Amino acid sequence: MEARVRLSDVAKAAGVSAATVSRVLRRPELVSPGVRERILGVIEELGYFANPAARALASARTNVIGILIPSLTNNVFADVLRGIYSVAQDSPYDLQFANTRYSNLEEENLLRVFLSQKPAGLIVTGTDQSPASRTLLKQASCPVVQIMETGDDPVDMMVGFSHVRSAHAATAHLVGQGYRSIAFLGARMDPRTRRRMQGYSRALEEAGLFDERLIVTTPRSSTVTLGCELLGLLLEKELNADAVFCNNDDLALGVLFECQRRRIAVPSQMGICGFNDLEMMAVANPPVSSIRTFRQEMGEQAIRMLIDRIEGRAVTTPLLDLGFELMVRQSSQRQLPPL
Amino acid sequence: MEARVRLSDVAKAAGVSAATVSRVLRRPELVSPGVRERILGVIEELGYFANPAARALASARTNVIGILIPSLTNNVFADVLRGIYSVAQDSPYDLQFANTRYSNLEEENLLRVFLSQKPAGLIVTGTDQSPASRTLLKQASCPVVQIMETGDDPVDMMVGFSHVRSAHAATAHLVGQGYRSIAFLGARMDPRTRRRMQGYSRALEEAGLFDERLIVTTPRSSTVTLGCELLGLLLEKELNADAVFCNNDDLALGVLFECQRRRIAVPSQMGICGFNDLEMMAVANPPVSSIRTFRQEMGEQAIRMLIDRIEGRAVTTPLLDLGFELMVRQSSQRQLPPL
DNA sequence: TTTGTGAATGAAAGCGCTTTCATTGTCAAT
DNA sequence: ATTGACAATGAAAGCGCTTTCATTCACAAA
Repeated sequence: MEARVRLSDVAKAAGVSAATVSRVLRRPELVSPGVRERILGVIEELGYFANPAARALASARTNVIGILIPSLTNNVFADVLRGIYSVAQDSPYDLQFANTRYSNLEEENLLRVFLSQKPAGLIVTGTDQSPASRTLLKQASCPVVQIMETGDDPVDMMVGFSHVRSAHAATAHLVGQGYRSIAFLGARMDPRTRRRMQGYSRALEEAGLFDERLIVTTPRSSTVTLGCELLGLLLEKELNADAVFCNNDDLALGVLFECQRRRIAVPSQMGICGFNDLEMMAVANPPVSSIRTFRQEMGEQAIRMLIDRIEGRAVTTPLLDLGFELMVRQSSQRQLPPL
Repeated sequence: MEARVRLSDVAKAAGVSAATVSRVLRRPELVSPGVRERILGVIEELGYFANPAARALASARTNVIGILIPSLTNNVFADVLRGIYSVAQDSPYDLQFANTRYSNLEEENLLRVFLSQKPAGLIVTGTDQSPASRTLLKQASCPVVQIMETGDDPVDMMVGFSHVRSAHAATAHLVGQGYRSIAFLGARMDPRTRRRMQGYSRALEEAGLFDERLIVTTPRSSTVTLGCELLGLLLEKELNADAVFCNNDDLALGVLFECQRRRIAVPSQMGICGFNDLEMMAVANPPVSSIRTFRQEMGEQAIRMLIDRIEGRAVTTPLLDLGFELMVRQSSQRQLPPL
């Protein structure tokens, strides 16, 4: 192991002081062009890499952007992460993820850990932080973006969409198709799932069709298999459900599979609408209706806003609603039954 | 903003020197129980958090474990990450991910960045690093685990399974079921996909059934929709394919959907076998055969081995083959056609 | 009592950078 | 020529820890 090249080695080799080398790296405009080029040459030649710890310690800040998401395995967050990544890749910032596992307490702890590092910025999920977390975020000396939801009380910046409105739209669509006994299937009842349930409930109340027995939920996290099971539970209740709005597409696909197995015709005997519009929904048989959400774009926008703020640029829209799109497909287009 | 609590603040409040506080944190056995308890109390009371930058700078090492994976959005890696997480959560180590995007060049760059931080350990994907990366890893002053594959020439430690053997088993199974024109569908031809293709080819050659025209691949990354398309491409070739082995389950599900649409009976007219055994495969109609791989366990083992090594414990099996399991389901169990 | 030993603690020197402040040199304005 | 302003650079003081080395003290052995 050869010793690491330090800033002072570069300085010595270039015949300048350490301060000047540091300036070349941090504020190159402060160094005369000739010296700057020479130093850059030496850096290249020696293969110098700044020690991030020393840098962070001396400057009392890092180039770390912390990201708190509830789950790594959920497709939704994977897409968001991809968006974040694609933008951050070309920036000088390092991303650091942490997984709150849908726990406000873990979130709070992780937040403290992150903040203790003086991150350049922070991305957190949702609006349902614990009061302590919220205070921490408010007092944070770095910009913060909340993602996945909209709301009128951002900690700092926010980008997402309305779960209530999108679920309302999906449910209203089912009502419009003539379904009368529309169930809600929900897994892992996180705040966003709850809001979707709210949108569902509101739409049915407006149509005079609400019946709480039609709501089937579980704290387990959602899978296709779970969709099959939840449909089974629903059918056991013998409420003559003729449609289901699923909290997400995994469940919706499971419902579709289970309907096939039980010879329940989709969409005539059972309408199905999912949530998130995973790519597979469009190629299932029949294709499954869903609410399209802009997950990757959400990630991209979040990190862009953050970087703009970090670098002192004005953020024109600190509260960004990306909306949603109802993708109507065969699974929810009922051929109206004969009277 | 209240000033951060420093080690020296704790020391002052506890009436001891900074060195002693540091010892309580790093090597508590060196401090007498009474003093230790008192200091821990003060730490708790003041809400002291060590500054990781200062710590790293002073000790010339970090508690960061770097993880290099090719993709964040792939289910497979998501499962591996979950495994890694579940173990690391209760350890003092911080995880830091980076995404190589299936590029050896990016991997090399990221490796340099990681190594410049003197990580406590490193997890990298696969065995196909560039020669330069391999050299970097060999010279690394920290333990390294390669995941996702087995091989006889590990950089340091390795945990995974044989893609060749598992694909061979899947293909041999299809042969055994009486299929005679077995296609291979592959997307994003990364090294592991290639090895699966090798296993497929070998099995068919052994059976005297190999025909390279039956191989349909694309550099695009795999989706269910792509499975539909690839099946379309295969059928256009009019080779009377009667089975497909898919590089992964996304493709396999797409093939199933496309068969349904084209009224191709599965498994009688078309056998299907996927790879990875995502949970949804078991509940599709018909259930789809697949190769089960132990992704989460792979992550768990990888980080365990790493931590054991970091902490100086002997690793009994530095080259761990987790194997695989052929999950035979209806999609590949042909009712043999009449003669 | 004296001595040696080891456990417990403190003093102080960095770790490799950044940044403030001081210094020097250059050039336009007077 | 003199002054002032500003650009370019260097000296040096930390940033908040860890760790080496020295010191103190208690206690067992002689």
